Parts: sequence; structure tokens; C-alpha cells
Amino acid sequence: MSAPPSFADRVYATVARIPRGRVTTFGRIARVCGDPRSARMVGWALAAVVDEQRLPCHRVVNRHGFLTGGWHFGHPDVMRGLLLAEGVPFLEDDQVDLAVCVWEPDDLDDDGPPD
DNA sequence: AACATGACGGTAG
DNA sequence: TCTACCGCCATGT
Repeated sequence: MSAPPSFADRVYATVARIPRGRVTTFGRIARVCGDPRSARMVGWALAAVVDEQRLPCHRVVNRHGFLTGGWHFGHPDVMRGLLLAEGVPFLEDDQVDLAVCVWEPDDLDDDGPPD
């Protein structure tokens, strides 16, 4: 690969690093990718992801913790089920508790939420 | 070629 | 605290 990694490639690499039971936001990913203002491009990249990518794109929510991309899984209940199966706490049927399960790409992958 | 839209985020009022 | 506007860039019409 002589060519440098594209913005989307960095997004995939970051999403692949999200620990199980944790979630992250578009802005965090965009920030790590070098363009904190291109959060929309993060969503666009995830929308292009296919199941063969094997990326935990269901662990990516917006800064409010809402499952904005629920319909991209066929139905919001699919994305919700995946997160619930990982032990991600929900504040509402379509909102997760970012205060507990948020994960920062720059931080080490710890599986224990702050007491 | 131009306009409108979108899995968003930040700042201003 | 909530609402509104802007910026960002690729895609579709």
C-alpha cells in the first residue's frame, strides 16, 4: 500500500478498536482521524460499511448517545439488541448511557466502567 | 453544473 | 436548557 490511508480507512481502523460493551461517538472518531469537523464523513464511511467488514459499527452513536443509524441495520431494534447483548446501559429505547459506556480512542481499552 | 440531503459537532443567541 | 445556524464533504437528483 503505497497510497496513504483514506479518511474512511482511519475510521474503520478506529471503529475496529472499540472494546466490547463500550461505545464511541462520531466526533471522537473524526477527531482521531485528524478532521474533528468532518464528523459527517464518519457517518458516511460507516454507511458504506458492509457486514463483511466485521466492524462494530453498532457501537458508534452520536454525541447524545442516540442510535441515529439504527435503520441502517434494517431496524433500530437490531442495533439496540447488539448493544444490549454487550451490556451497554440504555437511558431510553434508542439512547445509551454515554456517561458510563463511552470509549475514547486515545484512551487505553479498559472494560471496567468508572465506579 | 447547481441544489438539496445526510449514521454530526460546535458555537451563538 | 433549548433552539438555530454554520461548517464539512461526498452522493444523488
